[in-house]
Amino acid sequence: MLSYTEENYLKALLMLGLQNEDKPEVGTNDMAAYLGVKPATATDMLKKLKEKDLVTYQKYGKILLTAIGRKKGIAVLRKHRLWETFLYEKLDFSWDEVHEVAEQLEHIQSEKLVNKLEEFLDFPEFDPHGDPIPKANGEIPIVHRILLSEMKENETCRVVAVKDTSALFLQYLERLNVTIGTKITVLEVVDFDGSLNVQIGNAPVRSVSVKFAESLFVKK
Amino acid sequence: MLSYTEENYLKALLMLGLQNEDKPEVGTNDMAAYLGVKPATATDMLKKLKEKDLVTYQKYGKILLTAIGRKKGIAVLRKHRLWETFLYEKLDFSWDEVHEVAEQLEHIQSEKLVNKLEEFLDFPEFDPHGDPIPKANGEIPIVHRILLSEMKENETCRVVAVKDTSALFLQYLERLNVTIGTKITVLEVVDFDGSLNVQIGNAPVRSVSVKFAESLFVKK
DNA sequence: TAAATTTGTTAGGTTAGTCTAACTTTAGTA
DNA sequence: TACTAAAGTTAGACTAACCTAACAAATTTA
Ligand SMILES: [Mn+2]
Ligand SMILES: [Mn+2]
Ligand SMILES: [Mn+2]
Ligand SMILES: [Mn+2]
Repeated sequence: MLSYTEENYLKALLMLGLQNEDKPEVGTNDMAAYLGVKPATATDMLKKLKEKDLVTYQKYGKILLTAIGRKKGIAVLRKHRLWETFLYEKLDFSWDEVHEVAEQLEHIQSEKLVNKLEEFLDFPEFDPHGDPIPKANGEIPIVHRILLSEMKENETCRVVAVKDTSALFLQYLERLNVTIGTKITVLEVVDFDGSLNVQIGNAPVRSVSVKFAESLFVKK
Repeated sequence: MLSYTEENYLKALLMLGLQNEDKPEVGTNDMAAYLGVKPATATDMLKKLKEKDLVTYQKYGKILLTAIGRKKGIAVLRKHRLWETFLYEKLDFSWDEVHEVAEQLEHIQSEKLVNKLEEFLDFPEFDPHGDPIPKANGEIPIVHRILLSEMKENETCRVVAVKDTSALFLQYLERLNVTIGTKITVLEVVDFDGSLNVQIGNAPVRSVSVKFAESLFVKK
């Protein structure tokens, strides 16, 4: 049985690994930063996780989840995203509110609960932020998506997910009427600062920053 | 902010207090037994709860929740019973399965969640075991009910709640087709051992033990 | 390649929650 | 009332998860 804390470390390792595509190795500092603890604390926990065969690593080396560690991490992520979907779909939470509560709910221990929940939600494929929900067998659907910042001039795309899930960004998106599925056309990429002139839905053309464009996942 | 553990102690104190009707005082040993810890541990925690003004007590004296402590305890109980109802009503859990999971869910921290959940469930008054669900304002509806063992010969009643919520008892009730609302007629009280000859619904007359009769709440 | 910077580890300490064993107080019984 | 049994407390110890400060290794950069 894993503790609440151990689960958080495994999920963190998984998430950080998923970010860097082909290189799922992660460093102590990244991990600590992600979890809001000090590097020393992360090192301690790493030793414990290694002892339990949940990660492989050696002093000053990179960290890699073992098959078991990865499986456990995925189970937590699955619960996280299912709960987010529940809160959003059934309890009228807004997409910037779900994360904090799901962060707690993801640790509830009950196979039956998570599977019944999934059924109750009608086997959703994506969470409110557009991220794929891992299946009961541990499979994470691969979604082909790119950042808005990677789009070229005169290309059109649809928003499929948010990379930054901070309340600040999500609330800003709401103000701009951007949700999953919104159509965006890139009219111009400004050389000076990389900002984009875009048309969002049918709204008047406007400019968005690089930071903005690097926080949205889209699909052509 | 209360820890998971502190919440469990407050709920335990509340529950034990509610059991003894007019005397809501509780002893260290009862508390420890209820929570599955040693008396020494309960004493330690008591000091902390006193420090935080959640209980009043002095060495070797009885324990009493303060107004604040009681309120916090009720909030946990409210969440517990709402979650049990959710699991039972929406996710098809059986009434002997809900408790264990609710024991974890009751600690999720989110005012909004509990109130939205209540709304989603259509403001239920009772949990799957027939126990009243505290209101958002902290009020616990008082339900007038007696034990089946207190019934006299030739009286008829309906089951309104279970006192013993162990899986063993609940599964036994299912086998006998007893649920909340089932009609029971006491035909005879056997002097020898206090057992009752009862008719449950339309089933053939059968005998139930004192232990059984003391585990069911009914209403005439 | 040597110095400077970044990254990661170790040592030692804290707090919450638990335990056992020994002790003290209170309550019940003779 | 005195004695015994039950109830409750204290002392000392342990583990998990965290920290700070000092140090060591690896990487970058000049
Ligand atoms: Mn978490
Ligand atoms: Mn999400
Ligand atoms: Mn609990
Ligand atoms: Mn219940």
